Amino acid sequence: MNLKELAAHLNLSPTTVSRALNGYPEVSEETRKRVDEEARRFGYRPNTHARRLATGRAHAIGYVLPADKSLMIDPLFSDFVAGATDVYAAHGFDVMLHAGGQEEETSVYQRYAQGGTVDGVVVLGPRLGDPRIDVLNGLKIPYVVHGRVGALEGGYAWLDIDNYGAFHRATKLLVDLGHQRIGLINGYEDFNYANERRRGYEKALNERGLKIDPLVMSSGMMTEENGFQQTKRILQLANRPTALILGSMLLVAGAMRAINEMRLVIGRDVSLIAHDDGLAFLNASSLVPSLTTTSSSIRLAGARVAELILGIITDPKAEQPHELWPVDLIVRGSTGPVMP
Amino acid sequence: MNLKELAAHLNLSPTTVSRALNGYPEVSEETRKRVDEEARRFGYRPNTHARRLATGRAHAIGYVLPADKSLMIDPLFSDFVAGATDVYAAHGFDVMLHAGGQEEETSVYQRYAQGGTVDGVVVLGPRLGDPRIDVLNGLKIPYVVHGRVGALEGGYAWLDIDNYGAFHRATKLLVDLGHQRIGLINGYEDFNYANERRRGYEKALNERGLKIDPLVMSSGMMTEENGFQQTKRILQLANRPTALILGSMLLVAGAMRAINEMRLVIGRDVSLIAHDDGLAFLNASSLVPSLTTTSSSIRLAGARVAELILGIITDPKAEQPHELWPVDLIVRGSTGPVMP
DNA sequence: TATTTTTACCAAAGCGCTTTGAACGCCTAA
DNA sequence: TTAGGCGTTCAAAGCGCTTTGGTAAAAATA
Repeated sequence: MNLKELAAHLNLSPTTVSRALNGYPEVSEETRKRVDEEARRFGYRPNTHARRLATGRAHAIGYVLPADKSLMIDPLFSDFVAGATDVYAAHGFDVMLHAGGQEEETSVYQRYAQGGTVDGVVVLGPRLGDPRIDVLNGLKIPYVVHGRVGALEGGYAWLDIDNYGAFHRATKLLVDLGHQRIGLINGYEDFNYANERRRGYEKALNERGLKIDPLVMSSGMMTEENGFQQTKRILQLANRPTALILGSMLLVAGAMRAINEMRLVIGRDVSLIAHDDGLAFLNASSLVPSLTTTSSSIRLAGARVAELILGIITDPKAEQPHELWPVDLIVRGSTGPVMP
Repeated sequence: MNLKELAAHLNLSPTTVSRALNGYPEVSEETRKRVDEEARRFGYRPNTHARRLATGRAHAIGYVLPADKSLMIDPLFSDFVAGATDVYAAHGFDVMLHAGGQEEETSVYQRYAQGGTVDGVVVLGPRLGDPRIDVLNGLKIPYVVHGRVGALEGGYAWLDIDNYGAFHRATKLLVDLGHQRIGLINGYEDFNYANERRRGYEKALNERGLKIDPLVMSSGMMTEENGFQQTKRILQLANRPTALILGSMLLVAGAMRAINEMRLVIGRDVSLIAHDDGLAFLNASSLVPSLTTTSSSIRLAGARVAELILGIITDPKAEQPHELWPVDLIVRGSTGPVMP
């Protein structure tokens, strides 16, 4: 059933029915009620594409996951977009997804933008000096970056968590507990978030007069295996670090495995702090010992990013949003004073 | 730039330009070349919605993740859809995503179908007697189920892996190694895949004349924590099982933690087999000892499901696809003969 | 050379909606 | 009594494409 048929059935013009359904004022209450009822009764739903063509709005937001084959598809992503779904549904927006694949990432944006497929896009996993910013600016399509692109903080809308501050505080906590040699197992540092984290970590070491030693640092994949390998490597160094900071819960399982294998005790022989995105399948507080974390819900971030992009679309002239979320440092059992 | 403008620029009618661009035969080679070139030069992209309205095809497939709040958003999903992306891109299809959220799952399908938003949907995580089948049949929209809905194997298109056979073989392997008491840590058994797995496991036990003991079985969340809890519970039973089968790699990290904590040795004191969906962040072969698994790439399944739904859309009268993929049993270091 | 077929193009209709501009009836103010 | 205003409704245009049903010109056939 389409608008015309519904209108015919109601002895009304398509104009009036359309207006009634879309809440315009120039329809009598009585008519509106009648229209609403019959529309519901027939299960009428306006054709998405007709509406989109007529209004010029796609009522859709595009999400493009990095195509980089060297990286796994991010298991955080589903949580990120899950947070956004309700926001979009409430506004009648759809989510368009393109995950990995052969196609050039930037050309996906072009398809989306120039074909009018989406009204805006969300940029995930920004790198330092990410070329997508320029591409999107050229396309003149609204977008929000989850994270930031290196030092550049203006000129584009973003929501980020305070990765720098989080790892700065985490490192300071360890130093205050007496740790002098602290390892860092980080994500790929051409991702801005990982870069920020390293800088926060280094800053804290500098402030406390501790040396930065590349030997106890690593930058790589957020996998169990890499967590295991790097933990083992670092803890086997001659001058063994007494604490480790990890960029993700995904690394933790591997790290714990390595530590167990070396017959060390977490919280005593080696303190552990990891960043926790709030994923359900890997819970920091239920580990033994429970894990000290820098915590920030990626789900909530997803929801907020959705609100931001909708805001930009609704009012393009409004001030560009820049949100830097503080990150909780939750101290649990995996951190302790250094043993004499 | 739109079709009309491009046509005007070329001194051609929109008709001809449209045909040239879409590869229809009634255009001279020379004209086609000219059109292609200019279209590229101006970066012309046909308006998605206009095309969709005119053709009546949405050129989009809908993916709806279960809204069930008790379940975490599936970290497997991104891999599943990542596999599909290339297939869709090659056919000019988009992916529409709705993940979790407040909205009734079935009502999302209604929106998608009745509004013509998508041409077909993929059903994820089917339960026993899943109501979505009826809803989708009522909506008369093409769909493919990833998995099956209980015993029902006809009347809908599906692609499934042989969960029953996989766990049957895995259990037999353990029995053949001498294990008499084998634990099962399963996913929620109202999901069909988990149900099948339990049945395969029980079948093998029955065949070998071993007792099925609910005490050494569990059905629940696929999380590290649950893996830890259940492993601990089961291995602390008076008559301790000598082997464990796990429904997911996500459970493995927890299981290994529990086993380590109990000072048992994997492959000697307790054999371990887990199902591996091929997720990059949790690699079975790199664990120590390497893990014996039932393996099936969820990414490949995602790609194939994409092909199937496109096939159905292209030719609705073709025979309904039913694909049951065999599952590899990869024997590695975590399984060994039972110790005397 | 006359006729049919083929080739290459075009005008116009239509997809299902929104929106502009106009009309109609009724009420109020002058 | 008439002009203006307001509340409701409608006809028609338009969004940007595809597709149907043509028509000329060129090529093939008789």
